[in-house]
Amino acid sequence: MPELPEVEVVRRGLAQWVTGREIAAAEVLHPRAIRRHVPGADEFAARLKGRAVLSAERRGKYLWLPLSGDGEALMAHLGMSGQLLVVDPDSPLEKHLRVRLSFEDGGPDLRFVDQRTFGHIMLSPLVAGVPAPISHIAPDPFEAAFDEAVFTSRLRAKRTEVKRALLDQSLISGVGNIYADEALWIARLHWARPTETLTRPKVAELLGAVRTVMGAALEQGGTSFDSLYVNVNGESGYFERSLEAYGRRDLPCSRCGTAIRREAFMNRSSYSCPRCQRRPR
DNA sequence: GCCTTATCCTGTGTGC
DNA sequence: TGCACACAGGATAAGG
Repeated sequence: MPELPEVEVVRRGLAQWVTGREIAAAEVLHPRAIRRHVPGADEFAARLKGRAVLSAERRGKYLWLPLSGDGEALMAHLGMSGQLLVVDPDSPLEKHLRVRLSFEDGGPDLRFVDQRTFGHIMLSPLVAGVPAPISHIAPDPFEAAFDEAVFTSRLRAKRTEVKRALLDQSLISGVGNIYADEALWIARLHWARPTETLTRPKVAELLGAVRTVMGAALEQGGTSFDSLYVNVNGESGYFERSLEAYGRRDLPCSRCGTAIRREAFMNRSSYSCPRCQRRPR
């Protein structure tokens, strides 16, 4: 389940292995992978051919590769199970290979592999350096453009639960279910806490927790649960062993020893400590 | 206009 | 052993 740290690990790999190379051909093996690319697979492939990759960029969970030519980029979202792999062109095709890019230099392919097909890639124009379809996404908390005062005011003006706000990519991007649970555990907040009851200092503490946990995860190469998330070389990160709440149902809280609980939340799960993170009235 | 919910998808694990 | 079903969950369209 790639969130910001995992996507950043992939971005770094792409910057290292793909930047400066010219695309020879693009092959779409599953149309769903480019479902948001309205002109379709043939147009997608034709427009990529002969373009050079200029750099690798990221905002939140979105990645994009600016291309030579006319202000366009190849944009990707990994969804739940998407992988961007840099592999030898002669290596066997992966079972869930969706899109394959080969390069003029005859070096490694860039392959988009995605078991559950929630991810997608597309070509899109850049507007002020950001792909047009994600212009509504807020900066992530590691960007210089992230404005803490604006974030705080907007969060406190909401009428919702704090975890829903953390997952709202138009408020703050890059946070998913795992790091939301971890940040809430650090800040000792229950996920259902109404946003309008949070003081400015408490919001600052929560944001600090978000940055702390995602920064630590990035240092360890990201989190992996079922080998679906890997870097461009197919390797998993090590942050899973550092998780304090997520996925730890019935295991003791490292602060107080109380068993971590799992609660249903938005058709999925939320993990928290019943003692450190009291449910609001 | 804001907020919430249903939907997309497939492999894995569990219970009967 | 085989079957049915729950579960993982980000983004978005649709509904309230």
